[in-house]
Amino acid sequence: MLAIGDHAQFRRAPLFAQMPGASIDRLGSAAHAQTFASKSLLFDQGDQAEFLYVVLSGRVGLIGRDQDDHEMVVEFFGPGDVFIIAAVVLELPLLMAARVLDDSRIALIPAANVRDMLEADHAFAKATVRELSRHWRLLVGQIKDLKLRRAPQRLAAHLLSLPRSRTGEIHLPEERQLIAQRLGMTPESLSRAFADLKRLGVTGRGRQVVIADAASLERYAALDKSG
Amino acid sequence: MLAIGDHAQFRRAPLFAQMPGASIDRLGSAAHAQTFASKSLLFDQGDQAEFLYVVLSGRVGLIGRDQDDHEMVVEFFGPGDVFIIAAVVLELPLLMAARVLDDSRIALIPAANVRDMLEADHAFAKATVRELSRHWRLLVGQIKDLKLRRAPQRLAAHLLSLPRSRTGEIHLPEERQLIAQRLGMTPESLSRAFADLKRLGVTGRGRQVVIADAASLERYAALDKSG
DNA sequence: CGGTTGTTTGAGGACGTTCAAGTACTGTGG
DNA sequence: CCACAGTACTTGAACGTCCTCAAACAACCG
Repeated sequence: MLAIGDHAQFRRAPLFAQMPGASIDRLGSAAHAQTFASKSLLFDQGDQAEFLYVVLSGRVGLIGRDQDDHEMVVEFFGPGDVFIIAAVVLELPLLMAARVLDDSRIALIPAANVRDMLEADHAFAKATVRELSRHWRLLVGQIKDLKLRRAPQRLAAHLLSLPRSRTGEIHLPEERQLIAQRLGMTPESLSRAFADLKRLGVTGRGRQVVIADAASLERYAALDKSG
Repeated sequence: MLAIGDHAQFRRAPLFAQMPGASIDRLGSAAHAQTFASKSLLFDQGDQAEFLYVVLSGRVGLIGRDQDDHEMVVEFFGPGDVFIIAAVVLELPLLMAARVLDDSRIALIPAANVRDMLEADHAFAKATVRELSRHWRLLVGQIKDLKLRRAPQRLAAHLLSLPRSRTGEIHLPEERQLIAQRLGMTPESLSRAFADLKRLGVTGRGRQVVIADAASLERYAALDKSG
């Protein structure tokens, strides 16, 4: 069951943006919300997808692991984000594990209910198409990044993708080491990448970062007009 | 218009696998097929998505380009594959260009028809969800690859993903330099990666490759059980 | 054939990793 | 509120992987 406070967050998920309230509530009534401590594992690579997850508050990362337990972050999710639709739809084993990064409240919708909804509810199917499409583009962007940009450029692009105040202040939503994993580099390389960007006006420490000259950062990160 | 011979190929696309014939034909009647010469550009990065593309025969690659015209392949498509659904659905500029790699016959469905179908036809929406889900997993696999495996391991994994005869013979569907772009390395590095894999029983030249010992290749490529 | 394109090989160097140490933060209990 | 432990972050040195550049070689096509 979703608690009173959960409903508002649940309905706010972009996935549901263009869905009628009745459809959302039908999914919501099948869901139950739970609070997870930071660092807990929601599921592991290779597991069957039992639920569709909706982040109500906090932060979660999808992580891939190699045979020697090196972990890399594929993507971060925050409030309103829905994840592992693909595995739920296809009933296939999960390609990644999910780790809770901050104490988080998360709604779990049983996979069977999601698949039933998809069968029965055209609005939900359309919403899912849009959600998967948005995701597809994020992943493609990341692949282009990994193949075409070097480490400091990836960092620059990543910083520019975060919300910042008029004065250029950014609050990094994750620890630097996790950002390193997301960007496909080691924490040491990230540290050196930050050092590189100092000459382009990127300063700050810990999770606080200031971008003094966004224009020159953009020029530096430049992949192309459609990066 | 689709020519007589095109129809059979068109209907065979996995995207349409679980769709009623009437729905497929409705899309087909909006489509027109065209033959493209190898190396022609179907569209460019940054363009608006005007069509949904269905490969009837031949081969196409989606490519990302950086500011200095370095090109990398994000994914290959062959007969039955459908591409750039995401940009068509979201009406956003394309993140990549598409280059025809062999002389190819391709069906083009106007984007507006696709969006209309998505609105009106639940079966098509469901099929699109499945297609995007499959794609999503391919891209995630590639990201894990790029972040967790080194060049020769990526090649090993790629070779294992290709269809091979009982005797271990593989016909590479693309030139080696294109495979290099897909795997995120230079042609030189691919060549050296092939040289590395010789000790694991990978031989052959040009597009013909023989895998003598698939088991040891798998061990070498190993990411994890769910790679 | 001869030109063009694709692939391999070698040498050198850049980028990023690893390993190791040191510094700065964070949170907890006294 | 401070001391401390634990964790995160930075820095340095050495190394490895992969890239660049250059040239030779092989395959393909007209």
